[in-house]
Amino acid sequence: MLKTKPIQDDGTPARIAAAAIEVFAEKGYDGASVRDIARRAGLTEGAMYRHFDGKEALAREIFQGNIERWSARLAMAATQAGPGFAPQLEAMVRFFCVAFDENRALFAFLLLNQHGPARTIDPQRSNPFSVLERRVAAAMARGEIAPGDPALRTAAILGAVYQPALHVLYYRPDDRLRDHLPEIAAAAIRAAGPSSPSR
Amino acid sequence: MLKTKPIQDDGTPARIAAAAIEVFAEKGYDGASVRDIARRAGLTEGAMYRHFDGKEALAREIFQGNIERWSARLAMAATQAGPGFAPQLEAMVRFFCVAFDENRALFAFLLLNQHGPARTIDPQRSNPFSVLERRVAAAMARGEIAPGDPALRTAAILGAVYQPALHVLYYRPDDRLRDHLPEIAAAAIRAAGPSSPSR
Amino acid sequence: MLKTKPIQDDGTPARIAAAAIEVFAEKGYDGASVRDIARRAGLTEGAMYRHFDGKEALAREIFQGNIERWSARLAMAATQAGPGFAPQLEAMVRFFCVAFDENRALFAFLLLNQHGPARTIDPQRSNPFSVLERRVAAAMARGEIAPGDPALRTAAILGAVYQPALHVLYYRPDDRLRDHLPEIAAAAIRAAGPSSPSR
Amino acid sequence: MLKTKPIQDDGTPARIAAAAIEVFAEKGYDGASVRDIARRAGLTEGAMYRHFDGKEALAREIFQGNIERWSARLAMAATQAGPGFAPQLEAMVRFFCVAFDENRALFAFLLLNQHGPARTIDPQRSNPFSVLERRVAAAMARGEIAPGDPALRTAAILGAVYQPALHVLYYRPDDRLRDHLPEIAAAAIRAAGPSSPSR
DNA sequence: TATGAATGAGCTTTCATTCAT
DNA sequence: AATGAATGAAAGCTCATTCAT
Repeated sequence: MLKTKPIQDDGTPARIAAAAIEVFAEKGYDGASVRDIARRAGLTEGAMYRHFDGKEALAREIFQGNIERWSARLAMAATQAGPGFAPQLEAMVRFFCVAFDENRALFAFLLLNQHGPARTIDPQRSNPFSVLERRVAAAMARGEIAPGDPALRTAAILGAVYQPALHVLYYRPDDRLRDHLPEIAAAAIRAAGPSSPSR
Repeated sequence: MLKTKPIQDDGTPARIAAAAIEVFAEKGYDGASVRDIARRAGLTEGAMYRHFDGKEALAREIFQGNIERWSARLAMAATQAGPGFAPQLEAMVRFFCVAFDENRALFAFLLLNQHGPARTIDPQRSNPFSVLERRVAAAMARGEIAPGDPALRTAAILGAVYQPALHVLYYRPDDRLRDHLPEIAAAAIRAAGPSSPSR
Repeated sequence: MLKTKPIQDDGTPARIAAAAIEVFAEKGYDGASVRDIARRAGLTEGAMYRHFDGKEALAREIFQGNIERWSARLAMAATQAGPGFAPQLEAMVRFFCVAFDENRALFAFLLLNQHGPARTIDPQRSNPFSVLERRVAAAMARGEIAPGDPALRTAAILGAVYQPALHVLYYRPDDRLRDHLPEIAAAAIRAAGPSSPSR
Repeated sequence: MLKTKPIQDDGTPARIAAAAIEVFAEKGYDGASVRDIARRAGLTEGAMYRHFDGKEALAREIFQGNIERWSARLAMAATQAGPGFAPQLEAMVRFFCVAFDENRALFAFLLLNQHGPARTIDPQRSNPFSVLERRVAAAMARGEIAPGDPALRTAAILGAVYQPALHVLYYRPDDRLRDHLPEIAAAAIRAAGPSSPSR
């Protein structure tokens, strides 16, 4: 087994990133202050600037890196699920649930935040929407799902996942999202519009 | 001599509310400054405080009033659609599209904002989620839609509407949401899980 | 009996003055806002400016008029008490008690306030200090009281009255100051330093 | 190499405190702005908030600490003066004069201010009034001074000190209060009402 | 006279950022 | 690397005052 240089999870930068994700998730980009983040990371405001170029750069960096990582994992989950769209989508929903349970603050920061880095990031680069959209478009072309607007269909499917996640985040804070996978996956797959209704 | 007091909505408070909705929608609660709102409303910061008790109260007031109004309209749309769940849901989605096209800033402020008044408002009071949830639960009880967790199902359905709306808001700013009603309504109804697939 | 034009106590200016005295007494000149005063007077801020030229002028006017009125009454009380200093002082203390019980807010505003009009008013004009000082100096010259610095002696005497008044104002709000006249008058007279100790 | 940490009182907090005392004394609590204080302390408004929690907390802190220090010194002065009330009081008046000459702004802030922290401070805790009152009550009980209301007697005595101090503060700014000690002490002692008049 | 909206300056406080140590 | 003091701008809000009605 290959032993790659481990992505260290315990250095100061990682602590800052973890703290920032939590605070950004809780209060939003604008509601989070550098002081909040520094406190949660256990250092002073001034020390932050040794590690990052400022609040905006910090948020962008964290967003960028993680959205790419998640996009890659999402794509891999779909690929490993085989050729059919339904199992691919099911695998992707499973990934979202696992990712949520791993780090719900990161989930909220990456996927549920309206204002903040999500709005200034290059939408061309790989992100969960584009990962799913490609497969939706392909499935539509193959006639596996009902024809329509691929981007809107993608949005509907993601909404059927994100909104339940948001519900769990705020109203069932002790639940794992994974426990609701069947409900969520079923809704997402139905929203996709499979031509032969799940047999 | 009769001095008619015109029932017009362009008094200062209404202008402030309209400006606030726009700025809150664009920048989020924390990103919006009172100065921003005042400028857009065409008056000075100080003048704002004659009409509202402060930024938080302003946001809450606008949120509360409009969410109730929209909830009432949403409920009425469902009621007028008749007894079956599918037509009810279709009418509700139609309402969301109309409401979006009427005032997309308000739509964003009320339904797409994470941080801000939405999080401090009494969740017991009438809101779009509860309006839909009641009907979802009833339809489940009647066997009209697949059994499951009513709240999560409701969230999934709303997500299948909100997320496409968000997509249109940011990526197709010139589209009316109403033009995508068929796509969105179909996805929402499918997400609900009708027992006899809409033939 | 002569019927002079009565000093109306119920017009709007009088209501404003009464309100201003109360608020100035409670919060001090700087702590009192025009809005506070207007509210207590039962009108709006704008209306105030029909009757007075502004906050500072209002305070000065009220201060000036009342300090003169009180000084005159104080002087008259002393004069009517006869030639000896002790009975004069006793009468003056009695006046202070009566005046306090009549309107303790006015007492506080005129005599106990540090910052506000007291500091910008012409100290040459008649005021309780000068009224008393004149009699203290005369009594010293006549050998009725111990020799010393007339101004400081006057200050000491007034302090022996004002400080108990302050104590009653804050810590015994239900007492009349008049009920403590014997205690206060005795202390004031002793502070004056009568050559033949109160027989 | 020994780096002595000098016990000096000219660090930033002390400079802020000194500036605040001066400004509070001159303008009163409400008339003093944080900007005034910051300017006099030689820094910007924002920097103040690293050292204190806000205007009110700053005033309270300064008030609390100094009133306790002065109360302790006052009590010690009385104690060291021996058993009789008259010498005790004389020592206390001497303390007031010395304290005034040391820092007349502090004297004004602590003892002559009506509005500000003095009114929100716990009156149970040690303060000059209570320090003196205890000794007045004891002297009354021993028959050393005329019977009466201890609190009002205390107020009268303090008034016979504070009011002359106020006079010097405003009208004889170049005098030391100590130079008037004989006059003030004599008046205070007489105000106390010694049974055997100081012969 | 009185109202209530409006202004512009000022208030207390927090922010992101810098810098000497 | 980290601290903590400092800055300057901006935040939310209140102030005394003016003015059209």
